[in-house]
Amino acid sequence: MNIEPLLKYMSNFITLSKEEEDILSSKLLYRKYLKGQYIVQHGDICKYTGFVVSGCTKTFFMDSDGQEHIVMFSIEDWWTSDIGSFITQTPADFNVQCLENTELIMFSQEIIEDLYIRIPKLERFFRQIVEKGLVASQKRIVRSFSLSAKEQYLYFRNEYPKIEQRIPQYMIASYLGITKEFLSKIKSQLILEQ
Amino acid sequence: MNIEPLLKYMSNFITLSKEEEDILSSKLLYRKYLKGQYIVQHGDICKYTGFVVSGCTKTFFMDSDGQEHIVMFSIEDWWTSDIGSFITQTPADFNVQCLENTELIMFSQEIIEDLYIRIPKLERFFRQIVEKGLVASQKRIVRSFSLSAKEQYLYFRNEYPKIEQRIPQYMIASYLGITKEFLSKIKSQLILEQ
DNA sequence: ATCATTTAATAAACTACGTTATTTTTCTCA
DNA sequence: TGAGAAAAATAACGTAGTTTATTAAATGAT
Repeated sequence: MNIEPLLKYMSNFITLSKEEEDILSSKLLYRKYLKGQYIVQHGDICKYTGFVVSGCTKTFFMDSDGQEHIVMFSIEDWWTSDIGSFITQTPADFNVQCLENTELIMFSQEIIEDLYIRIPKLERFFRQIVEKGLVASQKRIVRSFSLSAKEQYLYFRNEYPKIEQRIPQYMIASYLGITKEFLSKIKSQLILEQ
Repeated sequence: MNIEPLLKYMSNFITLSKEEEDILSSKLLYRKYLKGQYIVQHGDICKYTGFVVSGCTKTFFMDSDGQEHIVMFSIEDWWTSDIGSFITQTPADFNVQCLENTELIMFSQEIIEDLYIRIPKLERFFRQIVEKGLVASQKRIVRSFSLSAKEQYLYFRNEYPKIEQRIPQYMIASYLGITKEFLSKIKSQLILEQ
């Protein structure tokens, strides 16, 4: 169980003593998933939130027409879960599935509440993480308001070059909220332009 | 200065002692704004986050074509600010303007940091508030992915009937991400349907 | 290497929503 | 209460993105 990546990540936000690190480490779960496996399934109550040590996941939902919509990809140093379900302990709207073999460090809901008491600094840590998430989510809404599909694709490509290479194009189209056919058209336009 | 509405709201999340309430109350700012006044202006660093005691605000930005896009309305018992700017202390993307005369209880960025130390429970309170905000923001993204303009309007009307009555229709169109002409068309369709 | 399956490209017809322009209704405040 | 301004309705035309169908390329198991 290698929790170093998490501790390093956390050190950007708070400073933990050796004892605190030990308490934390004793409470965490380390899990490996294979490509294709589900971490969360729609309708379940999401008991864990995971920090990605390696691999890649997609978070998605099915609309009423049976169409899949990807709301987020998670790679190394990101979080993965249905955060809404995790926070409120209500059935998940989303599925989380591994796009590669994936290793996660997992916080369970029960344990996190206990950890907040034993290590109050964690409350601060998670507040800051959630703040970052909220800001990112708002910026995504702004983009969907003000950018064309082509502009959104260029933004994505620029912002997450590493993700683009690891993921099939039709999933990127789904993340952008457009059809794979139209993304294909955008790409051929971009090639003509330069 | 009437901070009762805030204390009542907070009691849904945490329990404060009388002394804690007094500390809090001594650190808050109470401000009244007139209809039309700006609380935050694009480019400013947002020093305050406000709890709405009465009135109504819109949070919006201008896109590169000079078009206004409303990202949120805030009424009684909601928060109003450019939360991204407030959290990161970077220039605001958004403007916040009063649509009615509005009374706010305001937390300044400096004071909130100090309050987290003096009243650690506040860290929990704001974590929970931000969590709620994140969940709501994600759900909005899901809606924009999976619902047509008409469906989004029906959702809005159903979810925020009080807001719809207080706000001109063209602003609701802006919030929904469609033109006022198209919202008008949707409404006349809905009338024909029943 | 080879065949099967998945993914990507292309293109024509279609639709949800935008644009522009005009008219009608509602608000505001003297 | 009435005139001017703001907001809403309506309608013709335009466009970004979808649908459906077909073909081509890439990937992966044997």
